[in-house]
Amino acid sequence: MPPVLHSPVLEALGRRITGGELTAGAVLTLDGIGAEFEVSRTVAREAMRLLEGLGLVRSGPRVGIVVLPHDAWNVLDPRVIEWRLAGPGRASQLRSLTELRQAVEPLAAACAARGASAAVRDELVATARRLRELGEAGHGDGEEFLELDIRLHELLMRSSGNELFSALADVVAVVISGRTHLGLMPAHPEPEALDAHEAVALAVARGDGAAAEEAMARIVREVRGALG
Amino acid sequence: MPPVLHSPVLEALGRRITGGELTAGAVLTLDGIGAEFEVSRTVAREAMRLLEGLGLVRSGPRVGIVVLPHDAWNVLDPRVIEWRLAGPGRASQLRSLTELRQAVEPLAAACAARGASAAVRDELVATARRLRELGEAGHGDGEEFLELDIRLHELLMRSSGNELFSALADVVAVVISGRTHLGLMPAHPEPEALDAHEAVALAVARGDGAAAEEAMARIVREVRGALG
DNA sequence: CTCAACCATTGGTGACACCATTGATGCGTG
DNA sequence: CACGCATCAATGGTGTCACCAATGGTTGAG
Repeated sequence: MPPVLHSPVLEALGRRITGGELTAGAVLTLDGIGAEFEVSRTVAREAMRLLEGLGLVRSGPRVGIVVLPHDAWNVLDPRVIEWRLAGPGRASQLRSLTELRQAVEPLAAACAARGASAAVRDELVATARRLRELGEAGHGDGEEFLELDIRLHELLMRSSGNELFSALADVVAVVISGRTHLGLMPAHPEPEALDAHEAVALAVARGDGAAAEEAMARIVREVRGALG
Repeated sequence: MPPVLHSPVLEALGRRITGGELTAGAVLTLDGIGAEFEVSRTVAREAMRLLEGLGLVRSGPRVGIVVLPHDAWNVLDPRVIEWRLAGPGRASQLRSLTELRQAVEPLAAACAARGASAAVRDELVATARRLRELGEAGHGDGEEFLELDIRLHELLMRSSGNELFSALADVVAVVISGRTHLGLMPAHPEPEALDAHEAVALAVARGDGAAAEEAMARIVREVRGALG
């Protein structure tokens, strides 16, 4: 457990910028940050460096710390994604992320069908089965359903054999989690969705990449449709 | 112009870790870094924070700065990608990245067919045409071909209307660039590839998303095949 | 073998020197 | 009086140092 002590400053400023409270062109100063958060210039500087690394700000002598326009941001960084999902504009963010899922997850599933270990294949089928049980029992909006849903997608991404897909597993988890916590999940999921989840698990289990890809495409298409 | 780089330390350590010279579990100390690069503890700490933000290391009191295993890295960060492409293992990195392209670019092309501006549509077809000319003239491995190829893919990604795809445009540019600079491009590109590039440009120009997606899929599949 | 004291190493602070940039001041000229 | 140019001081990031607090591995004692 990281003592997560270093910088609540980073969190606060990050959310403030990604949330639009601080718009592009706004300037900060180290002293101002230090004064507001009651920290020394050193930690203000460190937080600023982190923000700079995320592409949120840029600093120069005499000019201060300038907030950058959103197209300079590292929008693929998990922290930025989380901040943006927490602030206003989370709807558009969710749409963008789902579009990314639409692109990546089917291929990841196909890869997983080739590369997954026996243990993973078993867990996938078991997870999909339990998911169906919970869904048909009307717990599609529950905590356990959520966890298993995340687990299934995470297993698929991480078994794809592609580290870039693995890295996107966190993103997918955040998206799924955000979707239910925002109350967008029905207690009784579409039977189609449950079928598709089971289909992808079974397809991966028997090594059928094409079927896995197709089933996963159905899942994400359904999700995308639910967002409007 | 970024005020030079106050931290060549970041570059050096980043490459050393991503290149495998410093393996997971290795420990560094601030004083050690400061001594090697002749900088103060403060800037060593800043560089360390950046590295921590990239998921390359983790630091704690008394334990030092510990290098993390590669599955904790922020592999989607442009800096990490660049470092890994420069070091050993660039072949596997290229494969992973191409797989990501395979997932993203077709969908991005489909989106671009819906959202691109008139100016972009024009530039796309012009670029594809010039690409064909150069390719048929045997300059498929030349600098101008490379630039136009990057330009075409970048235009498509950035016109997709999805900021996440836009952010991946840099990655695609790096991959394409790396491929030719590693001498993997033939002077006479496959006619199929030229056809596909022109097809995707024309499809986007006339707003045919499905055709654009299919043509782009052909392009990336061909690239993937060329990598073995 | 267990536990407590030790101490190395990071985390954090404040003060200081340095330097580039910028905006204002001031001088000269028409 | 107005305009332009050069000089200068204020500002704010960059880097260094010395210092103290917290912490957790190490080691030595019981």
